[in-house]
Amino acid sequence: MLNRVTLADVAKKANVSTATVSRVIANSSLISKETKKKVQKVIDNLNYVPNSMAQSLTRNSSKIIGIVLNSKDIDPLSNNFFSEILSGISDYLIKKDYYTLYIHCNNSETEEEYIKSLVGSRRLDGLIFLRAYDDEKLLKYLENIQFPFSIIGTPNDTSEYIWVDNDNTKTTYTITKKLIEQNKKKNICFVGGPMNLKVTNYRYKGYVKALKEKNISKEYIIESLFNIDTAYDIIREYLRNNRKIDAIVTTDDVLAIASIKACKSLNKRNVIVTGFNNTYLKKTSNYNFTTVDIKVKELGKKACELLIQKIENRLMKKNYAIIEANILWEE
Amino acid sequence: MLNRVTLADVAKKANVSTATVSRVIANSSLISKETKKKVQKVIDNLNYVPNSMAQSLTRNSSKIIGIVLNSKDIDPLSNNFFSEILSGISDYLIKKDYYTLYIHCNNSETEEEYIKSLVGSRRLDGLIFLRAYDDEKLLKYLENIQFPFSIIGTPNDTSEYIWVDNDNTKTTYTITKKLIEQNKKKNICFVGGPMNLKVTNYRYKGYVKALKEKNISKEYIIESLFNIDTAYDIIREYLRNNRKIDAIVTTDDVLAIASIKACKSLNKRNVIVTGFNNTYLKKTSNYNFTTVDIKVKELGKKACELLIQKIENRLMKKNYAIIEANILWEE
DNA sequence: TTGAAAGCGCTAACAT
DNA sequence: ATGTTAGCGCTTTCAA
Repeated sequence: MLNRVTLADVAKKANVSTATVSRVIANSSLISKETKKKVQKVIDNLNYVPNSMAQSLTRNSSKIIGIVLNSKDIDPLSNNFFSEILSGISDYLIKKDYYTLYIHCNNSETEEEYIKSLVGSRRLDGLIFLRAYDDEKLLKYLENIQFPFSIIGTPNDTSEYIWVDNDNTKTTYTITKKLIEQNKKKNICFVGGPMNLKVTNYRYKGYVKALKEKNISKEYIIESLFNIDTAYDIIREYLRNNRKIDAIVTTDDVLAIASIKACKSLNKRNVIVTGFNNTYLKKTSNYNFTTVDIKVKELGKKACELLIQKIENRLMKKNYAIIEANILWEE
Repeated sequence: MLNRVTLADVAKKANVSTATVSRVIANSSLISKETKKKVQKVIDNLNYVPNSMAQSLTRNSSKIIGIVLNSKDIDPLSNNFFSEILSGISDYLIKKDYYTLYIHCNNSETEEEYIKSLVGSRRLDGLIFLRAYDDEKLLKYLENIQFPFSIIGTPNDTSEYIWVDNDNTKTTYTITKKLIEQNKKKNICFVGGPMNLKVTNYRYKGYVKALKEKNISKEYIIESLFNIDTAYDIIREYLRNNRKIDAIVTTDDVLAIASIKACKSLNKRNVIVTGFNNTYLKKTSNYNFTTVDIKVKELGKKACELLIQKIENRLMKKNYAIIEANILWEE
């Protein structure tokens, strides 16, 4: 391979010491303008690029951030989220001169060990966990050895870790409230994804809060998988048995689309359906309905920002961030 | 941070030289069983993990492979491809003890320089380019400095570079031929994505080949964006003006779905439509049609395999691989 | 402002 | 089979 130019080569050619060259590439202030210029010229001429491995070794920092994905993040349903967040993260890291290491270990049994050894090997300066990461043991371990990481999602222990999320309860609350106040709906159905997902629960809470506030006691609740056919069947059946329902608040566009289709098939014309996540599915469908832009890129960016502040010891008291979601009202 | 154990610490505690410890972690053969066991015990006790930066420096290899994505790969349409290929690549690399660096530079003007400096910094052992990468200058540069890389897609210069792709022409040929032979179709329309995409052209060629072979002279060709609404409008209009069309071969499921919808709206019942790429969109739709599993994971895996062979100087004469696509026949 | 030199943690050639 | 030692390419302390 070409280009085996080292710092020593530059030093020799420029008639200075290696320390001086090092100072030039580090943009040190204790160096004269002329020397700097002279050395820079040689660097350019020789096409010198510092060996990052040597730098990492002496600086004890790799400038690499690992993004930990679990299989849920990779399934087709999350694709949109997945690629957007990765690109949000990467965009920010590039600007800050960091690199993005993609970490996905198929085998969840070995994942913990894999990450531990990765951290132990000093290959990484920090980690970002996607979604509320469920391996509490690993998080505790990292916290214990004081290895910097941030979480996208709300962790169980919100005070200890660095994390970034939307206020999902608030968003669903706002949507539900509007259905009641402005659209005069009274029989509102909540269609959520699996209840073992935290995010489903947060969104459910917002729905409940709005009902409570407006003294509506009747709750209609459907739990479904994020599969359009399954959702359609469940919702349709439910609607057949609960004819009074006049609005449907869902936790994802795929559920909203299933709901709309179910309503159509039952000839229920005046049911208002709302979605969530502003997905590609919605964009490619012909249906118009209220949905929520959860600002995926922002989530990724902020998670990086806090993490890097932590790494560089600039983190202030506040170790979390709430990203304001944007409700895209329809009608 | 805890765990600052070094190889020297292990050596001291085990009463051996650093070389011996190094041999143990490298699993060298010239070491006795007992010493190995003894040293391993100390390693486990002290929880020693080798410093990868020091290793990289001495071995002159980072064990990191960079995956270069361009914006096309990241847009929502390609999500499925994108996340699948990334996971296919990562799965394979993990097994081979390599790491996956995600490289996406939003700014295409600086991308070339970014990658050059990345390569110059010795941070990477190799690169994988997604889709036929169009920066020929960069590829030439890398080839010139003998930096290992592989391409997913068919490059202009198929003999020089390492690459992996499906035989798209063959697949469309097979599909079109079957429509003619078995389904007795004679007026077959080709609906392709943008013609500036190589893949569109390859697939088009297969369509043409089948027609030629069967002495069908009439070609019907539609070029469309991968947007379901746009495609629908274009296709519907075209079908209205070409009423004889009795089959539609497309280059993507989104075009197939648009075609099916267009046929429905025109009450054309007997038109057979085929898709491509076996996308999430198809899986979540209720339409049944022939599509093609292009074996995305296989593509990623093979690209890694060839690349690593190259890196480790084990590459034989054949520098490319054709991954057999799987046509998922419907009916 | 600059240079000399020690050292980061490891590998590998050479010696035993 | 094991140890000694000279690097790998850089940063940084200390001295000038």
